[in-house]
Amino acid sequence: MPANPPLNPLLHPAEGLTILDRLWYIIPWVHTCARDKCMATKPDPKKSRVSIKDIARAAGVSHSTVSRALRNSPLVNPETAAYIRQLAQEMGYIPNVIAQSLVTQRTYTIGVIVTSISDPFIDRIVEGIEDLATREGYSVFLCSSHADPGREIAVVESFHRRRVDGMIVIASRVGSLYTERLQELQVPIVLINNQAEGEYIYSVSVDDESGALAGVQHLLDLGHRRIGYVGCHFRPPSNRRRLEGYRQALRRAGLPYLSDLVVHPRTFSDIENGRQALDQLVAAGATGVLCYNDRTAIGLMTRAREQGVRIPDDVSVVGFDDIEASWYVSPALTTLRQPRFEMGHAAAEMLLALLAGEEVSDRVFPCQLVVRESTTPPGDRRT
Amino acid sequence: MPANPPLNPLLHPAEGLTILDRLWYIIPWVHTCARDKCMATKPDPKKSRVSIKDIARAAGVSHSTVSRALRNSPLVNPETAAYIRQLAQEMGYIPNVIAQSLVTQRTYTIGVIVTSISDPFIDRIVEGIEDLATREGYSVFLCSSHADPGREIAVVESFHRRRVDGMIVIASRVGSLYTERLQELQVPIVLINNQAEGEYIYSVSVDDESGALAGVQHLLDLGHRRIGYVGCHFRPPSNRRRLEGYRQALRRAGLPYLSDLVVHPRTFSDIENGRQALDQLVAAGATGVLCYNDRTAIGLMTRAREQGVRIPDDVSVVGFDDIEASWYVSPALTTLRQPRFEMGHAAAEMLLALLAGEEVSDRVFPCQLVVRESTTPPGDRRT
DNA sequence: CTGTTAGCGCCTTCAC
DNA sequence: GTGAAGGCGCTAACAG
Repeated sequence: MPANPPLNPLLHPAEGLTILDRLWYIIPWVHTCARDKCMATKPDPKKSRVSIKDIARAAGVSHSTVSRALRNSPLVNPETAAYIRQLAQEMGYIPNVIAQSLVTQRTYTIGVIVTSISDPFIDRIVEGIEDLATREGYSVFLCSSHADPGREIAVVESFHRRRVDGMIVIASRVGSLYTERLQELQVPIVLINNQAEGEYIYSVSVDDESGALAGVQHLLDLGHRRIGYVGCHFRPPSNRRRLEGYRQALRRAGLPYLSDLVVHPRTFSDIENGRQALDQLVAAGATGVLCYNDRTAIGLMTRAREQGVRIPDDVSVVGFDDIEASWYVSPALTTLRQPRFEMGHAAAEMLLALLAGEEVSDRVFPCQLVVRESTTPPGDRRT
Repeated sequence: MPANPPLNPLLHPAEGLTILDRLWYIIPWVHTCARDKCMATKPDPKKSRVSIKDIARAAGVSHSTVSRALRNSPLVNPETAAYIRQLAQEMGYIPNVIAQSLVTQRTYTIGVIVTSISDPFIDRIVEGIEDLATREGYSVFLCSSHADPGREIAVVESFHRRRVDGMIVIASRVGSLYTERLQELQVPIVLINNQAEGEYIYSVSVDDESGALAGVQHLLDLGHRRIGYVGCHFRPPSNRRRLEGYRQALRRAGLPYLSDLVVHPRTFSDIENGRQALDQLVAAGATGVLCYNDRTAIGLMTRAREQGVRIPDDVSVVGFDDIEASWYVSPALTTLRQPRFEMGHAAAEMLLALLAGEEVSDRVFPCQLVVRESTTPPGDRRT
């Protein structure tokens, strides 16, 4: 990691006349003459992609001059530079990033590893990463691990072969084990919501504990006294922290921790877990429930509908994440919002800072209580 | 596009002992001695990444022999090959795909352009693409265009600079205009659910018309006679086809086409469009509605809830797409399922076939009616 | 079977 | 200001 990072050529392409280039789809014939010229200059039919050398030949200069001109080097005559740039433009030259990468040793790519792209929680994070990365001239490789640690490290190696400048792993199953290997990898890795045990240096996460605490506090404020928690057994660290927030809230309120009110279904589907939790919680007399995440809450709600348990009249429900669906299910879900897009942004920011040789420190985002329709004061139906 | 494509080195890495390698996170010290050896051989502290030459030096052979051995060429003595592979393994050699790409002129990457990653419709398609691509040793670049044609072509160029082997564009806004440029680009592009006017050669799409027809037919079968349609003005081609399916169904049933029953709200949010459509449709006396997509239907349902319009008692609703949320909203949504994962798969398959120099033809997928709770026979409340 | 020689397309000293 | 030369890491003829 160089202390003084080079300019990203993808951000500062400097070919000139790019506005025209962007309009090819409106006036596709603008380049016709230029293409003919190119063909005349270089009649090889197989390899018609124009390189820096072709331009050099056409311009009657050396390829190094072309190289310089194209990257706006001050060490070249402004006039020849302009001519070269125009020529490049006309000939339809498109720089070969592969070749650039080989010599500069930077690819301006980052690898992003997710458990699943179609997870409504993750997609916004990816969007945040992609947004910042693109803006900074980086491209992102996306690969899913399907929550399999073996896959995860296989992907890391695959990214490594591609010489990505850095990686971001969402909900990593390997997590802190990267630390040991990091120096060997020589590639910075930032973790978002790490789901493996242990601490990891570069990470972005959400404040699970105070989030859960705020959720339970909300139920307490409404007057609930028998509050349940539906956990997630396959995301141990965040589940532990959310459970801790739950306990903390009860403790503060002087309420006992009742194990009947805490359930950890064993399926690997959030929705199914929610569905399975309902009956036990109702039996235990819960009037309010904090769920590990929105999908769990939604699953619980679908089951409630089938069972004739009314939400929120019979039991109030609080989710976690604030996925899009949470506000258009019926009743709309009260939840703890994770600023996912911002978290993606932050992770990308941290990675780029790392690449620029800067010091970085972990970021923990607070979550925000969003009150909707799924929570009300407890009814007196139970008597 | 070579007629006889080379083997993908990412799929056939052939370093041997990969099982051990995959276990580094369990026993991270296994490579220690090898690393020491490497260090001893090449004490340069800055550039400690081992290359093919380092291995050659360590093994006492030429780098081309190493290259051959590493790619399982039969032109090398099995014993030395084994030795070299082991050495590579021990020294922690990781092939440089960038360098490989430069010489082979293939990057084994594909670029995927989406309108938005967090669109629940799109994410499954991306998943399908990624699944097949990964399996075939390709990596995927993901970039979003935010439905902006200018962005879309900018991304195409950016991918072009990176020398992706091919691209897939979901819901393209440029569409058939690629055709003209395609020969210049020299990179195959496959379109999924093209949303620009005009025909395009390589495309994967869903049969909008018969889908919509089936949806309306379902309502007709239930006994509905006043059936509305909520369209989408910013996806003209598919909207036109779905509308055509709607008309077709009415025509077959001998029902007139009533413009009061067809509404195209002008916002750019599916959900908001659904919300805005409700009042007019109710005023027009619709008892059943086909919506452009599930989010539109869900928006319409949220508005109905607010207005006291009961679904499905007062009006039956049919969506399109079958996004995850459609089955856990209340009432669960009757919809036309698009096989999104398979469509992503098909697009990737088509692209790889193109890269292998094979002939391909368009694919159109049928959609499947999924009946849930949002549709029932019309009540007689209206009298 | 193996080593030598050329590049792939580009950037970068180093001379002129 | 500009060109010549070397090299990034690897593959692919071509000779031995």
